[in-house]
Amino acid sequence: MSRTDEVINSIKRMILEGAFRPGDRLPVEKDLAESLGVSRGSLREGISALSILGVVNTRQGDGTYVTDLDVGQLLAPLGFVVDLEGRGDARHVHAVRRLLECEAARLAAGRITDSALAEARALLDEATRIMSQAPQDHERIIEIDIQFHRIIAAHTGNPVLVGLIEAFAGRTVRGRLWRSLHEEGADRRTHEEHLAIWKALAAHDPERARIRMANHLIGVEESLAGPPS
Amino acid sequence: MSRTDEVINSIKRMILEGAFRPGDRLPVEKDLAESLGVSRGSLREGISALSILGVVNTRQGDGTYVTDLDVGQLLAPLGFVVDLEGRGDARHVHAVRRLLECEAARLAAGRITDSALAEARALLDEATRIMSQAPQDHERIIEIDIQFHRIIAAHTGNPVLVGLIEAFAGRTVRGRLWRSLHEEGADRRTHEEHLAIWKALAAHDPERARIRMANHLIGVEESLAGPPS
DNA sequence: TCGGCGGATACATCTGATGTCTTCTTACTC
DNA sequence: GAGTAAGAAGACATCAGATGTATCCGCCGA
Repeated sequence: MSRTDEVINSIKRMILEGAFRPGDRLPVEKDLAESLGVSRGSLREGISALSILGVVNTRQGDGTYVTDLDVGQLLAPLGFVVDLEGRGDARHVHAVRRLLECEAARLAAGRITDSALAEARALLDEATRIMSQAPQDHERIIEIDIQFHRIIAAHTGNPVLVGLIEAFAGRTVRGRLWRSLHEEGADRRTHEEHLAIWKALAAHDPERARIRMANHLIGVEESLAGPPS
Repeated sequence: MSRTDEVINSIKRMILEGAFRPGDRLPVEKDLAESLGVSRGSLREGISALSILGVVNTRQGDGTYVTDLDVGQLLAPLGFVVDLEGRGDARHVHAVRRLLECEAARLAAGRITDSALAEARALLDEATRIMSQAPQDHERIIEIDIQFHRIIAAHTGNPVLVGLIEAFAGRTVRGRLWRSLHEEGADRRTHEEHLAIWKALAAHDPERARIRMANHLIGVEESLAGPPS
């Protein structure tokens, strides 16, 4: 195992064992390198990797800190995997996304708050307005779509699920998806499906919310796969 | 954005755009550093991070190669997140694991091959033998458990799902889980649940397989949470 | 034809120096 | 006495060069 790997595993282990807690500041490079028995260069390679993974966060002139180890942040590197896998055939990625989001809808139906429902409703109403205008702000429509799904995920009560959904239905994926289905009526159909999901959530009906979400995502997948034969 | 981040994003982009393909060898450090306008040290920090993420693979004396970008390998860093999240309250992690594995069982029921069924059966038979012996080889029981679930995942036909399951139900999680539930009859009950799953798979009955798997994992979760109140 | 031996190449690691940013202290001004 | 700005100190960022070590490959002899 390389020195760099040793650095990474040592720091990971120390975090897992509680030697470093979220928000803690790591020893300065010189000291940490010395205590691990490696040069500053090797230490920096390890720190760099941990920084990419979202485990630590370095600030020039200040120091290196353990992040709050938020699941969403730690799952962010997944985005690259999703992008990579979704380059050609995105079916597998979308199958997983559908699984995750359907469960999210089911869970959210039982826990979503009135204020979150109102917030989601406001988004959908804004989409209604935009679609009645002549030059449609498509980017804003995409943004509303992301926000709507994000509100649902946020009310599942499961942060791990939230992180995964964010990675699997994040900006890159969604953007590419939407731009690829500029077909006639896609915006309007999607909007109506969102309304159906909202109604199920407002009724706090888990099974109905799950089915509405499944129907919505299957529609998206079919648009992606091409016109039905 | 730091030089290191630039290096990482540049290489990621080149891979996404197809400039580097799986198995390709990257230019030597000196040349690549020069073409990206950074020093060798900064380049190495970036390469190191990509190596941790499973995107590239460096071999001393030879060169740096793009990996085959296998989903399982790219999802491996997730293991740390799962470990971290599962330290205290593992409920959320297990809820996601249950979701993933239930879907895997459902999918596998329709696609699993006879040889895979035979392989799974052989594992279960071995477990039967072990449990009838006096000094039970508990480690082997754990190993069989992992293999059994892995066979199911492998026959979903969805590599992304396989990778996620591997991360969420991998060695570390399972090991800790099993060692924590040394309660009376846990081995035997788990074994019988495995048999029920196997029967549903052999019957190629998706819904039954899903339910059997759900039942199995709920049992595991309850053992973990402590005796039912 | 086969096998061992170097040489060339490439990554691994270390060391030291310099640049740049943040923070804290300190002194000055009002 | 309070507020502010300059400066000093500390810490990461980056670079450059040198040395160590593993791998590959061609050469040469048996």
